Amino acid sequence: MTKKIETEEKIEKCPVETALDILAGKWKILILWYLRRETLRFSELQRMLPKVTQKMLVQKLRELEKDGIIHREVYPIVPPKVEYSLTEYGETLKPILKQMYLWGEIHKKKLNKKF
Amino acid sequence: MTKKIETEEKIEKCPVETALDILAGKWKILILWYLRRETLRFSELQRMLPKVTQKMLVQKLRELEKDGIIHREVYPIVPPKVEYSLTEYGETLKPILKQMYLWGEIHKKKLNKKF
DNA sequence: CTGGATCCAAAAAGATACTG
DNA sequence: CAGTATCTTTTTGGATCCAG
Repeated sequence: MTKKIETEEKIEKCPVETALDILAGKWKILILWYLRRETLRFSELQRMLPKVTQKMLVQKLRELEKDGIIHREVYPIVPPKVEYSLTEYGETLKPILKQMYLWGEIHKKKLNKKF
Repeated sequence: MTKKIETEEKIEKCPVETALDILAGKWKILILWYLRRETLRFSELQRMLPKVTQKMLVQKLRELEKDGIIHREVYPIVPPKVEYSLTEYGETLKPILKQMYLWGEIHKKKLNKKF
């Protein structure tokens, strides 16, 4: 193996960076926001995020699934039905989402003045 | 009072998106984290963010300055000295930073298990 | 309906060298 | 010290076409 963990904790990451590892990427936070309290089908997410291309949406959902943040439930029916929801682990991100919402809510007007 | 919505409603952005407009980009949140309670020189930020290239650091600092989040103070001396600090507006982002820190702190170990 | 695969363009990020 | 300038690489976006 090419694993080099000799000086393991040498590069201790800032916790903020840890969170960013999960949340970085252009659409992830918004996806999680819409999933914060309801299970949604792929097509529903698409409608809620009209500016995200199908390819990107698929890609980001896969990444979130891989990180254990969301759950992907496939119903073996025709036509296909796939539902996405937050996992228990994903739920723990809600306070971050909430703070971003609160900030955006308060500062929306200030932003609008600039554009 | 008049509830103006109607035509503007469809352009109305989700507040989370508003926050993301400011914070998106790979390094902004981390930059703000390190500036959360101290004024830092450019070189100090560079040392704290060794993985960010100089170009990106300059670029993101400029964007944050343009958005009114941070203040850039230039001292006309030799050698040059430039200090960055949060503006009052930037201070309002602290709850978001804090939540990301808290989440990262708690889930760092879970993440480490995967890498 | 929920994608996967491919091709191409544009934007963001990274690496490196240089400067007042 | 605090950046620019230039070039290369990676990521993202968009447009199809295809399949179970």
